[in-house]
Amino acid sequence: MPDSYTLVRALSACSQLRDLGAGDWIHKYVVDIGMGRNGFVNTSLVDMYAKCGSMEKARALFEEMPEKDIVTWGAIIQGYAANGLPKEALEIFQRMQKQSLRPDCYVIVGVLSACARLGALQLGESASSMMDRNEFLSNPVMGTALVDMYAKCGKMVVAWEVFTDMKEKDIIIFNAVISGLAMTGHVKAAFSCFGLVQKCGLKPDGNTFLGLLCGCTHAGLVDDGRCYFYAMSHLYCLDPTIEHYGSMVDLLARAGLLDEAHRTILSMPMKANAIVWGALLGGCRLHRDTQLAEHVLKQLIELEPWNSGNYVLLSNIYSANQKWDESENIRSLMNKKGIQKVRGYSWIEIDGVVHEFLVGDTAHPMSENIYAKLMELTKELRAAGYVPTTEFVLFDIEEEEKEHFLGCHSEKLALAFGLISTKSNVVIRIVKNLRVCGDCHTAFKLISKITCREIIVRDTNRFHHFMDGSCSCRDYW
DNA sequence: GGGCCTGTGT
Repeated sequence: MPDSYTLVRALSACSQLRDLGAGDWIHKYVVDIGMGRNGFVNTSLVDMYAKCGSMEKARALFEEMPEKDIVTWGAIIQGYAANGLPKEALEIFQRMQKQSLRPDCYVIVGVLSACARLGALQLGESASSMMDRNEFLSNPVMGTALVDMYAKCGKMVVAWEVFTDMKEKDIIIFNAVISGLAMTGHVKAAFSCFGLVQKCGLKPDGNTFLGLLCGCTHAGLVDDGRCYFYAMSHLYCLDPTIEHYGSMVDLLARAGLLDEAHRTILSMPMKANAIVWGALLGGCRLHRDTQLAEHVLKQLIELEPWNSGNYVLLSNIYSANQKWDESENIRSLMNKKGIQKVRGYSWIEIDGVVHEFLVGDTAHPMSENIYAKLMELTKELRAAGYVPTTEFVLFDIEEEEKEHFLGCHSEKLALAFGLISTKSNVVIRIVKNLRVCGDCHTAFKLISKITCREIIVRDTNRFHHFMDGSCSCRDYW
C-alpha cells in the first residue's frame, strides 16, 4: 500500500504534468484506501487541482478539509492568483486572517501577485508589512513579487527602491523591473537596466526581451525594437517565440508600418495566433486601414469563431463601405452561433476593498450617488467643450452600446465612485480588463483637469496617467 | 523522506 509520502510524490507529478485525469484517479484512490484525512495528502490534492486549472475542485476539497495549516492556505491562495482569479485569492486571505493565522512567505507571495493583477496597492502594502523587510530583500521570489506589485500599481519609484536594495538579483527580478519600467513609460531606464543585466554577468532570457520590446512599443521606438529583436537571436542565441513576433508586429503596426507588420506575420516560422493578428488589427484601427482590417478579421474569425468582437468589427466595416448584405450576413451568423460579447469591467480599491463595475452597472450599493456624480461630470465636461466622440465608430466594439449607456462604461463608473469616495488630494487608481475606450480616454483627460485629480488607469497593456488635462501615453496606445 | 512562491506579447 502506498503511504502518504508516496501519494504526495505521485500528486506532485500530476501537478507538474497538469494531468487532471491521473490526479482525479489518485483522489478517488486516496478516499478508497482511507487516506482522505491526511493533511499532507489533502494539501497536495488542492495544489494538484489548482495546477491543473480546476479551482472548483480545489476549492471543494479545501472547504471539506477539517484542519488546514498554513501550507494549505498558501496552496489555495496561490492557486487562485495563478489562475487569474485574484479577487478570490484575496477573499481567502482575508478569511485566513480572521482565524488569526500568521501568513508565511508563500502566502504573501500569492497575495502580492493577486494585488498586482488587481492594482490593489493598499492591500499589497498592508500584506507586505506583515513580513520583515529583510525577508523581501534576501529572498528573490518575495522581492520579485513585491517589485511586480509596486510596478503594476504604478508605484515604479518604490518598485525600483526595493529592486536596488535586493541583496542578490537574479534574471527574474531584473525582468520584473524591466517590464515594470517599460509599462510605466520609463523606456530609457529599461534599456539601462538591460545594460545592468550584462554588467552583473546574468544571461538575459526570452522574457527580458519581451519586456524591452514592450517598452519599445509603448514609446514607439521602432528602430530600438528592431535592434533588440535582431540581437536576441543573433547575439544571445535565443529563438524568438510567438510572443516576440507578436510584440514586433504590435510595435510595427502601431507605428503605422502596417505592411511590414503584415509581412512579419507571413514570415513567422510558426502559425500566427489570434494575438498576433489582433496586434495587426490594432494597427489598422489606429491608422484607419479598413481594407487590411477586413483581411485580418477574416483570419481572426477563423481562428477564434467564438469571439464576438471580430464579427462586430467586420460587420461595421462592411456597413461603412455600403456592403449592406455582407454586413447583415455577419450579424446573422453571429446570432445563429449564439455568440456573446465580452463585457468590459473595471476595478477600484477604496480603503482596502476592491469594487467591481460592469458597463451600465447599477448593482453597486452607491449606484445612485455614482450616477448623480456622472451627470454632474457630464455637464462640466460639456461646459469645457467636450463632445462625445464618434470617431472610433468603425473600430470600437462598444460603440453601439454607447447610445444606451451614454457615459456609463465601467471605467467611468469606477472613476465617479472614486471621486465621491476619496478626499480631493487622493490619486485615483483604476484597473480595466479591456483597452480603455477612446471616448473615456478623452473624457478622463478633461476630468483630471476639471477636478484637479491625478487618475491612473491600468488597462490590458499599459498605464494611463492622467494629470492636468493630458495623459502619459500621449494618446499613443 | 513529504505538501504551497516571483517575471512573460493583444
